[in-house]
Formats: sequence, structure tokens, C-alpha cells
Amino acid sequence: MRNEPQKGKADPPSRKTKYKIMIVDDHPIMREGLAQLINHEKDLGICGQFEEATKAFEGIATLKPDIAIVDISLKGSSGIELLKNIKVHYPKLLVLVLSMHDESLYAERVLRAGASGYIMKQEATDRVLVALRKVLNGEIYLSEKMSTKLMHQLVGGRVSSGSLMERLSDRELEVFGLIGQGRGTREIAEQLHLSVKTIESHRAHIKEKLNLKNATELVHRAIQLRGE
Amino acid sequence: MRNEPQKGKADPPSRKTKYKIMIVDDHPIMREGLAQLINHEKDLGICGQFEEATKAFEGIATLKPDIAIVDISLKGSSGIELLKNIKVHYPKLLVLVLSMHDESLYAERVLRAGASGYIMKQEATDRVLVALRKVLNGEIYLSEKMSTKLMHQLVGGRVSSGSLMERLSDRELEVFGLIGQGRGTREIAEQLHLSVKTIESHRAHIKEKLNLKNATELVHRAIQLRGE
DNA sequence: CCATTTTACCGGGAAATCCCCTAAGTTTTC
DNA sequence: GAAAACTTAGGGGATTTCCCGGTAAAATGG
Repeated sequence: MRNEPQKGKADPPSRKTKYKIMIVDDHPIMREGLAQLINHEKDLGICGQFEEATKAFEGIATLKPDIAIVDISLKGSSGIELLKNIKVHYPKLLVLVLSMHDESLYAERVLRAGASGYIMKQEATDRVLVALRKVLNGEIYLSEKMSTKLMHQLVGGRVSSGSLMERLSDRELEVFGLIGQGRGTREIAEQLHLSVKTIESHRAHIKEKLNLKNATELVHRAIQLRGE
Repeated sequence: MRNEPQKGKADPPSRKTKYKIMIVDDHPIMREGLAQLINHEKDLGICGQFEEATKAFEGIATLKPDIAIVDISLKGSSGIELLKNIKVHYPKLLVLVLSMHDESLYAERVLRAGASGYIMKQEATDRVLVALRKVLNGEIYLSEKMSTKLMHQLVGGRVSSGSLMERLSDRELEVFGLIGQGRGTREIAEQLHLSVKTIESHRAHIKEKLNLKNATELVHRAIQLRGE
């Protein structure tokens, strides 16, 4: 079994068999582009392409890939669901998330869900290879900007423990939920029989804990995380 | 000059020079995938790749492509703007729109703006070649489903009463999309090089057309309907 | 058990946004 | 060709956000 890449042994020389890579993306042209790119490398090879989460999940058992490249915006169940599923049933299978969405919105989430890296489709093609090799080497891949941002976050405030949501107090979680249902600040205040100022305060604390920079991002995140 | 493909003469034999194709898409892997696909054909060849609308527009004069494949969801000014610009300055340049978004939302829109076809990124790779040849042949390319839908719509008469989303103008839909990505009003104004007041105006019109009461509902709907 | 931290609550004031209006130039439609 | 719609944008007041502050109660922890 080769699911666990020995550290320091991922570079081109000294491997007889290629790393087996699985692609999950609902755009055939994108899959072809990735496959072309990857199959040109002597140490990397595509072992399977899927356009749908469930099919991809079923394919893992027979294909035994070393790493999966998954797009998080698939039709049907989202790529994040697939990611979580993979991590439950195949914890050693590495996952590199490839997405068109801005990393600032998703990177931290997918890492917490067990991914080993996040790369945007806007990135140059060779960055994908860099990301793949880094992940296969047991490391985490993020863009320069994003990784420094996360570093500062770790150093500055102690984020370390638990998921982001777990760090919210009961009241904050309640307010967060209502925001996710599309309620405005005034509406929430009335519903909970509290001052608008209090809700503003809760919102501020939520933003702080979840590292969100403005109200729009707050609403965005609240809707995304609704029902999780 | 070869901008006007003679009818019935687009098939592989009987051409000495390849059709020159320009690609505009902000995802390098997608561009590579398309380029690979197209350059493998004996009658088709890529003459330029661009990730941004303005650069692409500047490139037209020197590259003199026969057809441009453009993604409508670019960063900066949208692909529809580019399409309109092209049709004003190079009316004979054919444009095939390639997009991840569902055709029911955009197909009619881009045809009105002067495109000669609409194809989804979800389509199989060989469909792109079919679409290219059809467009180069002077015809319009749409999926089976979409073209019959448009036919019925034409026969049925009342075109105006589409879904709520279809009532949004191009600009409004663009702003709506950016709201759905979590961007704030100021941010959108900067990205589109417009006044904040203009974006506010668009937002007001969107709210009116979609029957939304306030800003919160607007953001909510925009996020829900994102990525379809 | 007492100090510290966290939570829940609230306010002032500046900045930003929302929301109503008007309006002019262009394009589309009939 | 007139009417309607689209795109742009400003004025101005209402509202919300955002950052500063605070108090009291509850939970935590040595």
C-alpha cells in the first residue's frame, strides 16, 4: 500500500510506480486539461476521472488512488460532502481541493474538513503540480497569501481548539443561525426581545471569532453553514 | 480576409490554413484543456489565450482570429461586456460563449448580445468541436434542449414573461452575481469601475424585479442562486 | 474561594450603506 | 418616431455597520 507517502521520498527520482491521482470535477474540459498536465509528468498519473461525487466515492475502492483532486462546486451533493465522506472512510487518502471560488472563503473550511490543500482554478497550471507534490510529500498546500493569513491567525488569537463553530457561545450561535435564515439585525433583536445594540455586539463577536471582515461575509458564511 | 466562413466549406478537407481561434477564460487549466483539444484538430488552431477581457480585446487587432471562445464569468468586467465590445468593433468576429452557468439563464442573453453559440462547461469535450464547426459554418450553436425551448418560446409569442431571473438585465444579473459571491456594494463599484450610486441603483432595480423587501433578502437570494 | 475570563448586555459616535427620489443619455421595442 | 427600458449617477435622510467604550453576571481555574 502506498497511501502514506514517506517523507522526503516524493520527488521524481527513486520511484518505480507513479502516484495515482483521481480527478473529480464536473467540467470535462477541465478534467482533460488536468489529465494532460499531470500525465506529462514522469512521477504522476491519472487513475480515474469523475464528474459526480457519488460515482467518485465508489471508484475509490477499486482505483486505490494516492490523492484526489476535487472541485468543491459540483452538481448534486457538494464537494465538501464528498471530502468529509472520504475522510471518514479513507482517512489516509489525500485530498487537494481545486476551486474557482476565492480561497479566503473556503480554504480554512476545507482544511478543517480534512483536505491537504486548496488551490484556485485561477492559478497557473504549474502551481497545480507544485501543490500535488507538496501534498504527496505530506505537507499542506495553500497560496502564499492565504498561508500567511492563517499563520497570523494562529499566532495572534488562539484558534487552535475545535471547529470555528464550536468556539461560538450559545447565544452567538443562535444569532448566527438567524442571520443564516436571512433575518436582519433589527428583526433578530425583536424576536429575541433584546436591544439592537446587543445583536450588533454578538455579530461583532461572531465576526471576530470566524475571522470575517464585514457584514456581507458574515451573511455569506451564515448561509453556507446553515444545516451543517 | 477570412472572417466570413463560406457556407458549406468549413469541414476538414479543402482548407489550406487552419481557422484561428482565440480563447478568453480566467482559468489557465481550462485554457490549456481547450487548447489541447482544439490543436489536435487539423482544421483548427489556437492563435491566442487571454485571461482578461481588456487584454483579449486588445489582442484581436493583431491576432485577427476567426472566432473567439469566451467565458462570461471573468474577473473584472464580465464576458458579456467583452462580447458587446467585440460586436461593436469587430462585428464579423464570431463568438462562442463557454460558461459554467446553466444555459437557461444566459443562452438567450448572449445570443441577443451577438454571440453565435452557447455551450456549457459541463458538456463533453467533443461537443465543443461540434459547436466550433457549426459556428464557423455560419450557424448558431445551442444544445438540443435549449434550442427547442427557444423555438417554443418564439412560437408561443410572449417572450417577456420568463422566470424572475430572466427579467433582470445583463448588468443587473452581473451585479446580482457579484452580490452572490459575497461582494459588498463598494467592492462591486470598484471592480466594475462604476459609481457606488450606480450599483445602488442596480440593486434597487433587482430588488424591485425579484420582489425583495430589503438588502438582507437581496443578499440571501443572490447567495442561494449562485453557481447554477 | 477569589481572581480571571467569558458571556451577555448596552451606549456613543463616525462611517458606510440603504432607500427613496430625480434625471440624462442610450438602446430597444413597438 | 414615440414609448419603454437600460445604464449611469447624484441628493439627502433613514438606517445599519463598525469601532470605541462600559457593567454585571456566569463560568473557569488555581
